[in-house]
Amino acid sequence: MTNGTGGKCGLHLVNNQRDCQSCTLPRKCIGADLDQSQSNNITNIIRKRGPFKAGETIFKIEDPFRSIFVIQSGSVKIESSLDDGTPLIHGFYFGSELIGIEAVGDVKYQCDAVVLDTTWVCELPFDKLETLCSQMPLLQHEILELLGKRLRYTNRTIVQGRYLSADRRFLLFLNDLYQRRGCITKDGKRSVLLPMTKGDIAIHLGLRPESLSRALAKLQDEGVIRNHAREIQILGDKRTSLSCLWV
Amino acid sequence: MTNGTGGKCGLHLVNNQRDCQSCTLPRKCIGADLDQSQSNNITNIIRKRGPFKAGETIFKIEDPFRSIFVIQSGSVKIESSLDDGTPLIHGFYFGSELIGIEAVGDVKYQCDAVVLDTTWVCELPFDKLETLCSQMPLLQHEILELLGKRLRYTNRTIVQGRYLSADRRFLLFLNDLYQRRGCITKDGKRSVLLPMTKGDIAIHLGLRPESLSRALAKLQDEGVIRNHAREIQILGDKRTSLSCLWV
DNA sequence: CGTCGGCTTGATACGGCTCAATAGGAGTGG
DNA sequence: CCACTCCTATTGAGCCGTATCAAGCCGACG
Repeated sequence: MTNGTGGKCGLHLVNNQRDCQSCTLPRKCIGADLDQSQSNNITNIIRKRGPFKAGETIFKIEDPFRSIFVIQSGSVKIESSLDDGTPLIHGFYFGSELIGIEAVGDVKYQCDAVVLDTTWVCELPFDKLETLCSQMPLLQHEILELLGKRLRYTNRTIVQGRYLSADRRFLLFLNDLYQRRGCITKDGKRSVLLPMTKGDIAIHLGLRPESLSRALAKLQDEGVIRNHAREIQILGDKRTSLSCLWV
Repeated sequence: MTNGTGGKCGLHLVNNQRDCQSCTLPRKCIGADLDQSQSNNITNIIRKRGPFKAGETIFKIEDPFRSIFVIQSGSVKIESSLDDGTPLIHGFYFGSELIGIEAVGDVKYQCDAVVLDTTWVCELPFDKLETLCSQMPLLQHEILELLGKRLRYTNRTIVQGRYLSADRRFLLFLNDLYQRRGCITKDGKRSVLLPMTKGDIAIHLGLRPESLSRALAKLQDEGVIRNHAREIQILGDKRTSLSCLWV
């Protein structure tokens, strides 16, 4: 709740071509199923905020929970820490994705939302959203669906990762990332640009940076990926490298 | 959806004395804040099912998602498996707790709900519950709260556990279990009766049964717990053994 | 009685952690 | 422009904890 200029914005900004079926997180924005007048009701309660710059927070631990946010552009990491100070990174979120819903039903946020790139968000005051939900069953259904999906997403990624070795754990992460923000380079290589540091990835995967670095080196040796500074290319055919993880 | 005889039941069956504040899972049943007529609306859509016996399933992977369930008595483990067959146990749930909400917003369940004890549940058809939510903002709020809480609970337990050694990971689990179904023995010892096997606990904690067994032996040697067959006693004072984990 | 599943114990191997050193890049200031 | 610092990333050597493989114990149950 630090930054932000006033203003209104539509919620359907990020309208990419990828199909939503295969995505592990909702790409579709809130309210896509609603008609025009209902959609206007939502537009009336939201407020665009930004730009947040790298390192700034959209919300912080102990801030009172009042809103959820749809990221319009940029990228955000959700982090907290254990009692002993061990940092935890719960996830990374990008354009069209939702942050803050982990706090639904609580009085305060339990995580920091730290911006990685210059980021714009739309703020949705949750009490007003709840009121709208009462009036619009479709919207209510959508919010319940979003919460359920997030529940499954965190469950799957975290639980599953626990049983994998460092390199396969990274591949699982990379696959998810590729589906959410992967692109094809001019020469036809599947590629992911990393907005976060490798150290952040390591923390998120429950590894030491050294271990992740070694895993990356190993995967590159095996010809599965190409490990540039902030870009990972996915080599090898799907069958051998990633499809085993495409649940 | 295997078993079950018809019938109606109230939702407020399990009414224990413990305060709900400190609990990591909702002990309060659905509808506690509602007045009598509203409460009746819920009573009209629920159906008591049981008894399920050990090994039976309340719902199975790929079953169409239609209902969530409040456990009235007994205990249930929620499990699935990875592609390679590695078993996963997402959690254990007991009287007054809710299962099936991980599937909200999906067309089918992704887990099996396997009964450990003889178990009775109340089935809540979710479409009807959603309709009621549209009419009763308090109920809608409660459901959203439950989903949010479950999201935080799974996040906390799993993420946190990842950074702990086998013995501390077990202590975290034991602490949670004690808060949810612990009791004090006649001679004043804090105690937890385990409805699940140690093997199940190991899987849930992401350990091998051998490793868990060694961790238990170690904790008993240190005087932190007493490890009986199906009963764990918590020795030592809170400060040294568990309070460090009481987040 | 014998069998089987749950649980425990032992010996060994391996993967990731720890500590330590080095290299590269971005940003800063002279 | 270079010198300097800070941060990120990598690599090496050794250690520790958990997995693995194997065997034995115990209680439940036919």
